[in-house]
Amino acid sequence: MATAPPRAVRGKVTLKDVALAAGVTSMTVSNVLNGRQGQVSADTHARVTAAVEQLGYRPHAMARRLREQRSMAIGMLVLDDVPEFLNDHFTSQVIAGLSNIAADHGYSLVLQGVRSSNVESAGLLAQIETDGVCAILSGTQKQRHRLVDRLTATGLPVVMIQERYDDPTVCCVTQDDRGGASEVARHLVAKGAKRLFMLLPAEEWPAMNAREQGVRAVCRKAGVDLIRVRCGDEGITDTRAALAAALDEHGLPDAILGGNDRMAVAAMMHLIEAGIRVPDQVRVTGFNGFELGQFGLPKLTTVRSPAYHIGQRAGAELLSYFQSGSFADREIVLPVEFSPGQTS
Amino acid sequence: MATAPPRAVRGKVTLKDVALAAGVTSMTVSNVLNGRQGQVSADTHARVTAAVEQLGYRPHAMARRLREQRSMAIGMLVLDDVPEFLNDHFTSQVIAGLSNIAADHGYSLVLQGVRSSNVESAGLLAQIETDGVCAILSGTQKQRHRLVDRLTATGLPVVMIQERYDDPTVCCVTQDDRGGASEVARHLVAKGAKRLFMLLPAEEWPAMNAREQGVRAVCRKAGVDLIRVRCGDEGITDTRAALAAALDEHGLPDAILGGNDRMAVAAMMHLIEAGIRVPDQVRVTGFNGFELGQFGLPKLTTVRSPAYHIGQRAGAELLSYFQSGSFADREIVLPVEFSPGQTS
DNA sequence: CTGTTAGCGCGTTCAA
DNA sequence: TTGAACGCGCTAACAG
Repeated sequence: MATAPPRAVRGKVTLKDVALAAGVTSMTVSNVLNGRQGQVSADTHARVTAAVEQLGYRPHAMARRLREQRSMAIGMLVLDDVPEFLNDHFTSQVIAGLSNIAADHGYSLVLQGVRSSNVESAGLLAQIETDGVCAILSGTQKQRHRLVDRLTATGLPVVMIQERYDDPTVCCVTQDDRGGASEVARHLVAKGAKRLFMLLPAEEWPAMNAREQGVRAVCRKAGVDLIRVRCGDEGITDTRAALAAALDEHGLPDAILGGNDRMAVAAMMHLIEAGIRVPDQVRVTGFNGFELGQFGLPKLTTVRSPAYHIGQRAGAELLSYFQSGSFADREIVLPVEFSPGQTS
Repeated sequence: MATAPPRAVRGKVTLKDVALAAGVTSMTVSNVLNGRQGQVSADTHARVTAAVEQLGYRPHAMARRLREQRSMAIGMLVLDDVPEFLNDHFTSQVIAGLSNIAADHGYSLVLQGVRSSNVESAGLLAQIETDGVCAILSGTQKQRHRLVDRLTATGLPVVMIQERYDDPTVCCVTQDDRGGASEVARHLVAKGAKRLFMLLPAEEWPAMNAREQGVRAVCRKAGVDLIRVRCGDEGITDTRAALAAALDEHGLPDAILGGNDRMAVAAMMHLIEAGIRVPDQVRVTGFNGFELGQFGLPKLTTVRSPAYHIGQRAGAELLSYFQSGSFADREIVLPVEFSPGQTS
């Protein structure tokens, strides 16, 4: 309320302008703004900051970055063939975590969605505009590997989410899908389940494979029967159709494990509409529950993903690389949280 | 399969390097890469592109941007006090649309979440790093206006999402919340409803106000009784508590309009558990349905948001401003889609 | 058709 | 404690 509004003069204010207004050199202004050692006298300091305020000076990021030879930016690449590539809660959470960590350390986040047909023209790959890249990929293994190759070819440090890759400039951050799935399976076995369905998408996918392995290991050890049901695109329609077929062929299992919440909810809908009681006749569990599970009725037994934390960790690893030239850890597995509901 | 892998030499390759390898000047390389008028001979063109390929040259974005005096970047600012600022499907969709439009035109998207305590240190505000900014805000009106002021003070063109603001450098893109809400209300009135509850969050919020007005206008005209129920933070717990209190005080209405899907689903859960039949005894409707509605059982009557399209349009307006110095439209209202389900 | 010159805004290096 | 040159990588303008 005290001074006049520090309105930016239209058409950029440079260091030089500030220097002129303060009666010093641009170098002095730079020193003041960056809090350099060479102590500027309290007097000039005051004059400079006043001028900065009055002129509404904002440093020109491109100039500084060119000079410093660092972009002060992290790239986030999402490979997904559907244009709405932020539909996935997991992806969104990762990005939020990454973005916040970056901002906290003065880095910008450059977000880019990329379709497999698009890869060649992706700005993050075609130009030098970030100091490192974090990527989360979907699609076939071939498509994914093709992108990772393009990524590593840039020479930038790369962090892959929910994927494994063996390369010194690639860091892999995943959640403990296998462990979480095992825990779900053990929970069901402890409840006395002898025959399980596991709902899986048609497409092979590293994290999903890990979940399957976790379940399978427990089943083998416990002598429990495990039937895998391939549910096409994971959508409601495909899942219900696949489940119906499986029920026809194999009869009612003791429990159905959804490879993710979406398939689990679809299964629950199907069972309830078929007049099968959950969890009395069949238990149902999900995976990666975000808000979703809370809307299901009754509440879905699931495993909570540390997606936001994964994003944070990915960012931290990139920052560590920027400082020291190498990742603190090349393979990071974050724990998941088993969340019992009322469906199992 | 033909040539050696074009692997980037570690530690940047500049135009000069390419020029050297091709036996020309850096200027010629620049001309080739940017397809300039001054026709380079087919011969040199070939030599240059070969050198570019072989050395794995990637242009240095910062240098080009400094020279061109344009960031070739669009900023996306999300004001939200919760760190997981991408939890909201609406926001995510807007960002996806914006990001894709930007990429299609060679622009980068710089994403930044900002908390109200944080505003001063936000990179997008403190530096010149983008050519324009798109913002989506939550929180109190005071907080939101404070941010808009900071934004316009940068002198950059600004696009606000789901907000109104009167300033020639500000473009406002909203969806037709009022119209959508009216349609829902008319639908219920046509079904014979005489008494309505409308579920609203405690916090005032422009889009939510528009929905309320849309409903109110229809009710007034039709002589229908409308009772507003304030549901705190829109969460399940608050909503159920508020609804229970309202039912106690006013008895059963003919229909309950959720200000959004979340509150609607919470209401449905409450009714079903209380043994009230939906939609036989009470109809229920939502708003802004994304995937969510599909999981509810039975399917939720709601209004679909054109969020992705809003993002695209916001980007298009910024691009238009970059080209012509002004927005094509300063106030844009995108239509919503009424989506009847089985709950009303 | 190709090379030369100059400068975008900033920060490092040295000299005053 | 402060100032003057120089260059980061790139391109607009003009010269050859």
